[in-house]
Amino acid sequence: MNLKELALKLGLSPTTVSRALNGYPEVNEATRERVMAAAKRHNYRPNLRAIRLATGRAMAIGHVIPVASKHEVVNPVFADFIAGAGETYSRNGYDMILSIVPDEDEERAYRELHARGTVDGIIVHAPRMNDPRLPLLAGIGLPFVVHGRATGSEVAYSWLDVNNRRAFQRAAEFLLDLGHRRIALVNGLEFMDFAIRRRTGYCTALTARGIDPDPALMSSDEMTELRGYRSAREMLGLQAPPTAFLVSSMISGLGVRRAAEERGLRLGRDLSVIIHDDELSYLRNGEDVPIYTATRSSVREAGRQAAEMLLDIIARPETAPQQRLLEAELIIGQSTGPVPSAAPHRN
Amino acid sequence: MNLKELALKLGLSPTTVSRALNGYPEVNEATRERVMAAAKRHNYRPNLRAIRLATGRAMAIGHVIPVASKHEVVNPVFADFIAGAGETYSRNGYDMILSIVPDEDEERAYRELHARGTVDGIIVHAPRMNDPRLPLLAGIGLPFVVHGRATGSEVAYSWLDVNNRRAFQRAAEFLLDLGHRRIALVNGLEFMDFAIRRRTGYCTALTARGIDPDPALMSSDEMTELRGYRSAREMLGLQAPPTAFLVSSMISGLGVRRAAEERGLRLGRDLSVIIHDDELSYLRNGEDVPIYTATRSSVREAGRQAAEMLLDIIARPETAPQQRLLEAELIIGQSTGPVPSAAPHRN
DNA sequence: AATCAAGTTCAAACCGCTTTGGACGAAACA
DNA sequence: TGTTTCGTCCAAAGCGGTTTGAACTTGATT
Repeated sequence: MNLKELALKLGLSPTTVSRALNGYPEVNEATRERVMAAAKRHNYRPNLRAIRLATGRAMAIGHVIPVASKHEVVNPVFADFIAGAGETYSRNGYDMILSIVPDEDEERAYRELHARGTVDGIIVHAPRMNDPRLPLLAGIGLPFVVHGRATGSEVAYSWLDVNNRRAFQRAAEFLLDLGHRRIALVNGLEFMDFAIRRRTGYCTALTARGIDPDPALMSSDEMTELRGYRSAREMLGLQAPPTAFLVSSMISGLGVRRAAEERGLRLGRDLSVIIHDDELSYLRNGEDVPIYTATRSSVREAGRQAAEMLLDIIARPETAPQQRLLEAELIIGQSTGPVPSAAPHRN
Repeated sequence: MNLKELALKLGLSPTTVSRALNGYPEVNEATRERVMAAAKRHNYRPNLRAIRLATGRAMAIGHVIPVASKHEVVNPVFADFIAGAGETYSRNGYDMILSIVPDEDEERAYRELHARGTVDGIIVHAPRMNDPRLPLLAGIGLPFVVHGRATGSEVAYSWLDVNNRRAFQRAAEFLLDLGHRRIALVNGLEFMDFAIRRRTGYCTALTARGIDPDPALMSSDEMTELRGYRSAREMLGLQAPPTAFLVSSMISGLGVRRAAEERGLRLGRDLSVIIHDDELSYLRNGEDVPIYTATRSSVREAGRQAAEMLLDIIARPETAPQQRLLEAELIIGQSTGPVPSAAPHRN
């Protein structure tokens, strides 16, 4: 059942039927209702392919997910971010198209997506410092919103980010207030923008209390359980081990806990750990009582909001770039406590 | 730069240019090369929207991800499965479109996708027993491949699955061989097909050794860290606690470990744990030495193969449904060991 | 009664490709 | 020499919608 057939059945022209269904004013209310009813009755669904060609709009948003050939980790926050964004798209009649492309083809992927008219806009994931994708996208004129920011970019662009610096600064201060002095940072890869900001926040807090950040207590690696474990094990083996950890993800945090428990250290008593909690749906940080003390910010909500921002930009292309900075909450769980005194009560 | 303009520049008709680029035989090799060269030089990219309308093919595959309103967990294996499938699509010029839809709208989503011509085929995720989606899809005539199987479905359909029953049977036998008699099962939600099969395998192995499966040692819940922890804690608190666990996912397994360590039990010595390892990229089960003994099967590889199967079905619609059963390996890690004797060397 | 404006409706062009059904010339065949 | 057969190429008709420009009523205005 297509438009022409429907029009024929109604004794109207395709023009009028199209207008009736799309809510144009120049059509009699009586006929509009007649058309609507017939459309419903015959279960008419306009062909999206035709609409796309006729209007020149793709009614689709692209998410390009680079998969590094070397360290081929699929960022686990994608799943939840995308779930959030997807809700927004569905509600607005947009499709979400996902491009999985090998790292080195990413630029070509963006160009293709635009040239072939597959998408109306793009969400840029996992921005790096001086990310080359931003000038590229600005250059080809494809609307985009960055999830995160890209330090060093000279062009203005739209982004939505968590205040990573502030979150980690507050978390470090919280640990300092508990008396910790040797605080380790188990960070993500530091060519990623968010990781840089977190380190900055961490360093700022330490420095403000007159503590020099110790390179031996800072690691930067993929945020997997295994890497978290390795980093923590190594640091706990130092002659002067840290009494607290600041960890960039829940998953790394699980690894840190494994390393701690391997040494017989109990979290919250012998060792304090604060993680960043993206509120991934399959990694809830406890239900009533949080397992970990954490800086918390829902990546799913970020997905929803980023998608809304992008759709708004597409609808009103002339407006200035938009920015939104989400604050992470600091939630207190069972994994932190005052620094253990140098085992006085054991003597 | 579109086809007409390119044709004009070449002094050819659009017909010939189109044919030259698409490899049709009725075009002189010399002119074909001329066309190819010009296309490259002018950086011509055929408009996908037009191709789609003209050919009636969407050049896109849909993945519908139901998001339950109640327990809104985004299955973490999606990310890796989709990464695998996406590679296949890219290589074949297909787009992947993701629909995030609330549980109750799933049927409508499928119908819409088909009626509006958004996709050429669908991958069905997370099949349940007697899954109503299979007859639905078969009915509307949209090609599909199921990731998993749906016990109880009377129609023939294409699927790709891991031999879950066999994997868990072997894992249980392995534990039995180590002398374990009280083996617990921490399973996924048992309206999911894979969970049913895993339980069957587990029960089969026990029964074959004359052991009656004990309902107190079987739990079925979402596969999150927290649920794994809860289940394990409860079971370890029984008057006759299990000496081994069979766990349906790595994430639940992390929870089980937490519960074990909370009781001071060391994995592989005091308590044996076998997990199922989907080889999620951010949850590597160790690098050289596996942390957990596990039944292992790459969900990413499953994604690749399922996508290939679907594209093949779309290309040759007349052929019979295809099936592929992947075997999981049983890999031996550090989390299993012989059943501890009833603490004889402590007396 | 002639003119005008508003309210409805429609025919036809268009989006950018694919594909059908020739057209045309050259080579092969009778 | 006339007829086939290839080998190449093209005009035009789709695909299924949207959108422009015009036409036709009807009632109000002069």
